[in-house]
Amino acid sequence: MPTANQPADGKPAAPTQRTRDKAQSRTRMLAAARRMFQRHGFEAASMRQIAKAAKCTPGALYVHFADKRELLVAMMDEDFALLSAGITACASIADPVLRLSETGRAYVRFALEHPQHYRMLFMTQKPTIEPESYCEIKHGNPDKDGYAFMRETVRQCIEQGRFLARYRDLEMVTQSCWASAHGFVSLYINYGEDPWVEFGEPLAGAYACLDMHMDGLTGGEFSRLVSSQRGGNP
Amino acid sequence: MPTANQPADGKPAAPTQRTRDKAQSRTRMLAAARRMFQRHGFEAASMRQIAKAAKCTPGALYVHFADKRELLVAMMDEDFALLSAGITACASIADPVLRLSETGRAYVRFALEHPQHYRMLFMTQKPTIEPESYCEIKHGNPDKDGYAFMRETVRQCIEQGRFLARYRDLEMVTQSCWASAHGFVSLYINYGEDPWVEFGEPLAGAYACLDMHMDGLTGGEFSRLVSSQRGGNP
DNA sequence: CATCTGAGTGAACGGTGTTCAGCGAAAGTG
DNA sequence: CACTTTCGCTGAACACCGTTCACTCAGATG
Repeated sequence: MPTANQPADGKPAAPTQRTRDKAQSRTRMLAAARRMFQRHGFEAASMRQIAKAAKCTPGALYVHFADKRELLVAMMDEDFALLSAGITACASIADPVLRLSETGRAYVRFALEHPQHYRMLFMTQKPTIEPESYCEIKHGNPDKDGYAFMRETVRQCIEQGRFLARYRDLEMVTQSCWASAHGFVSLYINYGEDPWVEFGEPLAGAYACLDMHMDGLTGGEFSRLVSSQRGGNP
Repeated sequence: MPTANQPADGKPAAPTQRTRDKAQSRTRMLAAARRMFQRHGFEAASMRQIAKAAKCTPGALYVHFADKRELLVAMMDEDFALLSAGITACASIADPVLRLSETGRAYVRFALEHPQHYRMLFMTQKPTIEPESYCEIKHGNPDKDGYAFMRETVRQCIEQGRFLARYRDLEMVTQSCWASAHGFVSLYINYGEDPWVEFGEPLAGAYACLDMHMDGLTGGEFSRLVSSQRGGNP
C-alpha cells in the first residue's frame, strides 16, 4: 500500500505540499522544545507550553513524537553530533595519552554546554533495559561508540606502557577515565546553582580533574608530556 | 501561648497521647516517602502514593511537611547524618593526605552500600533548596557537614604543601576530590547492571579512581606514602 | 463537665502527559 | 473536473499530579 511519502519501490517521492508542511511543523516543534527544555529543564517544561511555543495544540506533538521523552531524544540526537564531532576530531591525535586527555576535554565541554542533554543521557535512572529498542537499532548507540573509542585509546596506552604498571585492567581504567570526566560535570550540573557549594569556573575545574586523573594514571608523565609539548612547540 | 508540646518555659512537656501519635505518623510518613523516593525517584513518586503507603490521605502529609520538597529534605537529613558519621570517623587520622584518602573511601563505601540512598542524595535533580530551609547548623561545621570536613582536610594539605603547587584553589581542589569519589560510584549505580559496560568489582574501581586522583594531586607522593606506611607498619 | 485544639479527611482547583473521534484540506484517481 | 482517500491537526476528554481548605471529631485543657 504505497503512500505519497514512502512508495513501495523505496525511491524518494517528490515532496508534496503536505510533506513539506509536516517537516516544517516538526522542525518548529523541535525548536520550541529545545527552547523550553533548555530554559526550564525536562520535567518543568510541559507539552502544553511547548505546543503553545510551537503554535499548535498538544495533540499535534504526538503526530510527530510518540511521547515527551522521544521529543527530547530527537532533540538530543541533533546535538549529539557535536560530541561525535569533538571525539572524532581527537582521533587524529597520534599520541594515545594526549588523545585520551583531549577526548575527556571534548566530553566535559559537551556536558557543560548541554547540561540538560547530559543529564538525560548520563544522570537519569534508566527505566528499563530494552536491548532491541535502545542499543542496536538506534543507528548505533552513541554512548557505546564513545565508550568503545575511549577503551581503544586506553588499550593503546596500556600496550605502549604509558600507564603505571598497576593500571593494566582495560575495563577498569576506561571506566576510571569516564568517571574522571563524569564526576565533576555531573556534580556541577546538579549543584552549580546551589549556594551550598561555591563552584568556580566549571570548565577549569573539570579540566583539572581530568589532568589529575591522567597524572595519576601515568605517574606524572602526562603533565611532563604536555609541558614538553608546549615548550617544544611554542 | 503555651501548648502541650512546647510550654512557654521551654521545659519538655510530658508526651501526651496526641504528641506521641503525631510523632508516630511523621515517622510512618517519612518511611513511606523514603520507600517511594528510592523506588521511583523524586518526580515519579507521588504524594498520593506516599500517602497510601503511609495509610493516610494526601492532605495529612501537609500537616507534617510544607510540601513535597520538604518531605525530601527531611528524608535527606537522615541519610546525610549516616554519611557524615562515616566521613567524620576519619577525623582521628593525623596525616591530612591519608585522612583525605580515607574520607573518600568512606564516601564511596556509603554510596556502594546504600546505592538507592546515594542516588536520592547526589544523583537526582532536586528542586532548589534555599539555605534557610536547610539545617544551618550543619552547614560549614566540619563535625556535621561532610563537605566542610573534606574542605578542612584539603586546606591542611595545601597549607602543609602536600599538593602540587598548581593545586592551590581550596574550593576547586575540594570539589575535585568530591568528583573523584562521585564519578565512578554514580556511573556504577546507573550502569552497573547495564550489559554494554562490563563493570568489575565496584569497590576496587572506586578506590582506584580515588588513588589516581590523590596521586595526581600530590605528584605521586600519596602512593609513596601509602607504601611506606604499609612497609613501616606491616 | 464544657471548651478548645489540631491531626486528619475528602472534595475541590488548576495543572500535567496522553488519547481519540472527527474535521477539512491536500493528494490520489477516474 | 468530480469523487474518494489520506492524514495532520483540533478540541474535548481521561487519569493522574501537587496543593488547598472547610470541616470533623478524638483527645487535651480548665
